[in-house]
Amino acid sequence: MKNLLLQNISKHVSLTSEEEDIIFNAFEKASFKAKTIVIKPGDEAHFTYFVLKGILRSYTIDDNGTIHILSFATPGWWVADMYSYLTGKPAVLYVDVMEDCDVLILQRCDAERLFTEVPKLERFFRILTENNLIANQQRILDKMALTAEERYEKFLQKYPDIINCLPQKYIASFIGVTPEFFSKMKSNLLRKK
Amino acid sequence: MKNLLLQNISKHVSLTSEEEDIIFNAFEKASFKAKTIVIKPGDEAHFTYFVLKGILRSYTIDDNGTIHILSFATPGWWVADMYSYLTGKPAVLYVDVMEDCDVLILQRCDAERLFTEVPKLERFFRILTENNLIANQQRILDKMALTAEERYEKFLQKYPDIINCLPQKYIASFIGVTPEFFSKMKSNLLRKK
DNA sequence: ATTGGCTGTTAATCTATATTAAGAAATAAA
DNA sequence: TTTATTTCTTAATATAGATTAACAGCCAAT
Repeated sequence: MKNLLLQNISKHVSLTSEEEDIIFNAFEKASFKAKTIVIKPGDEAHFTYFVLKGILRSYTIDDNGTIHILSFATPGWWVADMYSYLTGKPAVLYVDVMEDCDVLILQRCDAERLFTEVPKLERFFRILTENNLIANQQRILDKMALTAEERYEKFLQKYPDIINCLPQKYIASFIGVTPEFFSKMKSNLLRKK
Repeated sequence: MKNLLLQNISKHVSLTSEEEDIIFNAFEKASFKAKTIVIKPGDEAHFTYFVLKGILRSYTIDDNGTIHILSFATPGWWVADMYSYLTGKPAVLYVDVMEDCDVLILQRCDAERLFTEVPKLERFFRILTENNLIANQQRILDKMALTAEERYEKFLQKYPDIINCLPQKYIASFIGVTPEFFSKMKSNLLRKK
């Protein structure tokens, strides 16, 4: 029986069952309680998580103490401090747990070993990273070209499922406005319709 | 003698001279005059450029007609409509020529053929995309957490060379402010010091 | 039941940045 | 050189969104 990880990988490359074993064995399993900070700036976070259950988020805290959310990770998604994971330098982000979670952990050094052993996995990560890059480019342009309202509507379309299990101030942080303004904006939207 | 492209690739993977030939032959060469629009939204832009000479930029135009610059590409850099290149769908960006340029063109289908033929090239593009992703993530956070002034100072540090050969309104567009505000901001910075 | 801590709302005020406009300076074209 | 076009600056005004503050609702812990 295929687990979520292999199911996920097989969306982009097809693996033999030996390859599946090799890959799966490179991951370690872990569980964390809600509110656990699993990565913080300065950590040597040379690994990435694949989420099996629960929700995590990655974010920074600026000089005023304001949180800016970079990403949410629900089951089937990856989350890491990409900077630390890819460069081997200390982390720049926080990653914490919003709902009790189970994750699979892949160390960078194991990933690199696997890339040579199973080139199809390197292909998978290339495609994953490519898709991630496109999404991030679009987000940059959206932040420059769209109003908060328009960004919110895009968010609704893109993540309709995640909305109800998420305090709305987190959505505000993700789209880049304060919770107060977000609240006002939402009631404006309701009044309009 | 190695050209700029092979030099660039060899920063991340080492190629035999046969591999170098295979790769180099997959590219087509082209030259464009300044102001040429080489990609526009709707185009089937299933290729990427490697810049040998000159400067290009990628951008969108919003409903008000305002330009938002996503990237500049100088010699040694890549530029494409990543969305069209990677998904095979119509382009969403403009790419145009800021200074007469020579580029090498790689079609997506040739890239995919090469990835199988020369796995090291797939590795190179994986790494390239990874680095690009990190930079884009940081840019998202910078736009949310930093003031325009701070973003400008980061830009100065990151691209000190490109600044003098670039109309400053393009820098304004890249960091996400109007040229008028950018001008004011710059004179404020001077007064401070 | 009561306390305390999150979360969401509303409203007043404030600020960074946008918009509009008009002239100056620089570049390119003729 | 003169003209035209693009770029830069300055200043007045406008606005999207931030800040501050006060309160209400909700849920978990005591």
